[in-house]
Amino acid sequence: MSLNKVILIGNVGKDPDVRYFDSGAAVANFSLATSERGYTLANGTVVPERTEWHNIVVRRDLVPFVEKWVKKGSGVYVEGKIRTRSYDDQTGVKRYVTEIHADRVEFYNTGTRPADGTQQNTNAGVQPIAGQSAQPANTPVNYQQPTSSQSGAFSETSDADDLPF
Amino acid sequence: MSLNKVILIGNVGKDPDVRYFDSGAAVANFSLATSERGYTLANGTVVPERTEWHNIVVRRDLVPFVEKWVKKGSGVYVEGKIRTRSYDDQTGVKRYVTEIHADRVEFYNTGTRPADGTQQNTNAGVQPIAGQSAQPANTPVNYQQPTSSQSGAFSETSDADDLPF
Amino acid sequence: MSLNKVILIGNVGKDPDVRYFDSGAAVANFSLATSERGYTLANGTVVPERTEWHNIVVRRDLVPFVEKWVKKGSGVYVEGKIRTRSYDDQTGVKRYVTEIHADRVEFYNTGTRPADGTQQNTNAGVQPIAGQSAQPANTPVNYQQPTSSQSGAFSETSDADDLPF
Amino acid sequence: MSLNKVILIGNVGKDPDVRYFDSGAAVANFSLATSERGYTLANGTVVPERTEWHNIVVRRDLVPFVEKWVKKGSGVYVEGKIRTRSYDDQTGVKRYVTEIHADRVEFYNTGTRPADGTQQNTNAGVQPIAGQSAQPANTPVNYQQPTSSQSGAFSETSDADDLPF
DNA sequence: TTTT
DNA sequence: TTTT
Repeated sequence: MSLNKVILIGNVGKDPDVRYFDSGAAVANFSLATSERGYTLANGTVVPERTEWHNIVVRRDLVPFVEKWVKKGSGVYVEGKIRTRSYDDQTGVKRYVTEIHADRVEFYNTGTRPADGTQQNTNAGVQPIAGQSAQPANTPVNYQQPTSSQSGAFSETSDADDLPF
Repeated sequence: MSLNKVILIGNVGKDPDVRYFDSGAAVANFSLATSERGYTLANGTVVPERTEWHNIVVRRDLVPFVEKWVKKGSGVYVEGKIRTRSYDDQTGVKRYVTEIHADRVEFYNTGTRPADGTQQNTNAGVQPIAGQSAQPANTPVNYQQPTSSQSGAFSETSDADDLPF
Repeated sequence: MSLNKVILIGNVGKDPDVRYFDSGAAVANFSLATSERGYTLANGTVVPERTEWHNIVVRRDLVPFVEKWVKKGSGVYVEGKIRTRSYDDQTGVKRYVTEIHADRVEFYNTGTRPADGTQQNTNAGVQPIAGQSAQPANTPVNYQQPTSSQSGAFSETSDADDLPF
Repeated sequence: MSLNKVILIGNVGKDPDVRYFDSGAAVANFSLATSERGYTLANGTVVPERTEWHNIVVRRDLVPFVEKWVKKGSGVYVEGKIRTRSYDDQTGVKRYVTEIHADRVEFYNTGTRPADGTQQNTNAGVQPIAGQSAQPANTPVNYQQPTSSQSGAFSETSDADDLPF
């Protein structure tokens, strides 16, 4: 009886760190900032804006997408789950890191856009139904998750979407 | 064992319809549009943009907020649940309408802003933690939900049943 | 600037209706009930339990999973988006139906279980990260979505790295 | 442009730690476990069950509810946001802790139940619409969140729910 | 380290 | 009926 669900919309702090392994495994890591507006209380107390940094971890078929499109400053929608892992730092002290293991990453139009002139900035919004991964709007369709449950969404040709109902 | 949760971000189609009753009850209704980008399939098929219209229903303490701030064009974040009700139309035919009963409505900065020059447009983002209702950024804190909408939830009778309180 | 997200946990009303098309497209439909407890207001008014029925629509690679495992009574977790479509009924009257287009369907242990003796009922909980679709716990692994973005989720060993693929 | 949303369903690890301050502030902390089923890969590799522990932080009007009802073993639904804070441990080393700041806590029937014999476990499901916080069914309406950002949520009595539609 |  |  369990649910562990995270939904984030924010901006990427710097270009993702991407690693491919001999085994074929792939991982991308990036930090995502979500911000809460500051405000002033009735009594005059000022509560400043607060930024939260999330460690996003992406694996498998989402990695190439992230590698290609997600950049410092990108406005991104992330769905995934929380995971905390521990490791021993250089001094032998046990450390804990909490990460968001993403099972969906999509572009969100925030007005910001990558410096490269690609068109993801024209996205009208996030399209969760689009599947596990996403591709910038107007991106050549041949960018595609090798076969994801969802990718079908973009790769399918005839089927579902021209169903007679 | 049940969960009925909806999260929407979109734009308001026209000014909300607000009604106050003698009983003190209040209801606001507005339509919210969410859009999916169009895209082109690998085979060249063009799947056009698609807009979905949601009937949002707001009650109780959220109503004054909606009445005051939510306008045609507003970028809004809504959390709530799905509810379908039926009614008989003029011709006696039974009709069904699905609505989203909101328990949270907040401004989302979409670049669009109400024509009145208020400050909700300065919001840096939605702040779900802000509570059941929301108020535009920098709004005097005394704007507050006097009473709430969830309440019903908590006064259960029978089943939960026989809890000693 | 758009988000259209639905998360439901409930019970399936009857065995899904599954259709495969010559085009290769596949669709499964089933109804899902979510319930709210009844309660009594401070003034003594009794608000009875309320059951909401959702029309779930599943496409593509999720269809075989649904066909095989989802049955009347199944406790199910569904993620998707809201979509309303219209059609003309037999009398020529325009009708609207709101459906939840699922991009994730998983078993949830509700104590209810399919009559067939399979083991999905032993699931410890829903595992959204597990992917777009899901498979009952302890199900022979060979049941699997033909390779979805998530499915990888089932193949991991230790952590990120060192993955054998 | 920001969203930081967490939805968890799991079991409480031990009785919450509750503190009230002279200022009137109140905080409750408890750990919540969510579990992923283990599974076996096609190649025979066994991936064991994995339990994730979340640090839940509750404030204001939700505190009395948590203090009274949430116990070790309770099946609980939590909605909130992720927050990471740092502190210096005894040895002067900077540590980070990620917590979930809840703005909604509700009972979920998981079959598990508090040791005290109350019946919250018989709840038919979580009712997110019920509000920012929650209390077991049948609670006298006077149990109420005094007035917090969310709290307002709990004070209404009659209205809305006996609206003529 | 991002954004507004 | 909104927005990009």
